[in-house]
Amino acid sequence: MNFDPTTFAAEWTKPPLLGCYYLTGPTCSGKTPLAIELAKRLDAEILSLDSMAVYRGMDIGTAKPSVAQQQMVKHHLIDIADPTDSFSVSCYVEAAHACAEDIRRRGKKVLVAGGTPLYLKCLLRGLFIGPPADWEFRNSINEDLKVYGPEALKARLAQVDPLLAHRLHLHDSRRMIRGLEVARVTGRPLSHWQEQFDNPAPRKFAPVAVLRLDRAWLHERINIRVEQMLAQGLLAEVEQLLAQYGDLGHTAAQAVGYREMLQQIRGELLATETMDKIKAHTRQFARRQEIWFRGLKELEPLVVTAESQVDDMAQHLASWYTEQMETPRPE
RNA sequence: GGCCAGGUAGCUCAGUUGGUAGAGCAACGGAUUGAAAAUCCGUGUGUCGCCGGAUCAUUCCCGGCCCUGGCCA
Repeated sequence: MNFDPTTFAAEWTKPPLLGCYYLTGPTCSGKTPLAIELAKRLDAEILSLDSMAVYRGMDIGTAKPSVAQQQMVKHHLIDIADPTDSFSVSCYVEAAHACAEDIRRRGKKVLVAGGTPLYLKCLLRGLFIGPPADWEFRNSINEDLKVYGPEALKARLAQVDPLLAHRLHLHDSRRMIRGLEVARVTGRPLSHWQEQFDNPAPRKFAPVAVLRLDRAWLHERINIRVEQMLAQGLLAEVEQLLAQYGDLGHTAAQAVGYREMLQQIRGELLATETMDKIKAHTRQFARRQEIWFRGLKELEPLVVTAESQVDDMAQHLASWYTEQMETPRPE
């Protein structure tokens, strides 16, 4: 490919998505109903921030907003891909920017709501839109890894991107391979491209609230929701997807709930074990989400308890967002 | 009631021929920029059922008790 370093940064870098309201929180924290109430008050449409709700047909396991909910407020970036497609952060970020522009053109506000932390960070801080995944290259490096071991992979990365090689753990082969991929195509180390995404945007351009729940209570909510998903027919949904698409793509197939159901169908998991596995993996996902949220200093926590009412929270947040956007802060 | 087997981490269990204990899973902490609901790294959180005895020393040996499962009445 032709690579021109002078235009590269401009073309392959997406700036932060500013001028939107943001709402996030761990899975099962009650984002969906709150976002709907908020959107009504803010005259906004909802831009879904969810790596799995993008897939058509994956409804129950992703706790996608219902048809009725989507009729109350217009939702975007839901059902935009087939489960056989391989979606990615950059697909998402590109789509989100285009979508936000479209919503604004129609005179509406944008409420970005959902719980995929990597996507959130890339909207808030900008994204290096690097070269697309080259699976042939990745597979060949993986073959080398099996033969020569992780030290050789790390040494190879260190030659083109010493900084990244130093940062990554010896066994973090995925990121090492991506580092090689980027350096190969762009001629510059991935660590070079990533430097510019560490700074939070000023809050008045992108106020973001994060729901915070007591962990034990969150676990109870997760257990209840997973039981409901199974009762609502998650297994039948997965069987339907298999009948329709043959198999799921590697991205969709790793969604919690779907992965375990696929294992059960293949006979790798006993039906009696499936529910507990889904619960555990959902808890672990929630923990990793909260670790991301702790690290993103621009997030404003909103504590949610069993007594919290959606209307009150929506009222409170709506005025908070407006206040943040209207009051310039000297920082 | 009698005879067996067992009671060790949140769960399933291993173990110490006596020197106060470990695996898997779970949990918790962290990393994270084209797979991210993924992937990678780190951490043992414990009256070894209870009471007594022998011993320099016991979770381990001895006695009693409690609990669980099985078999026999």
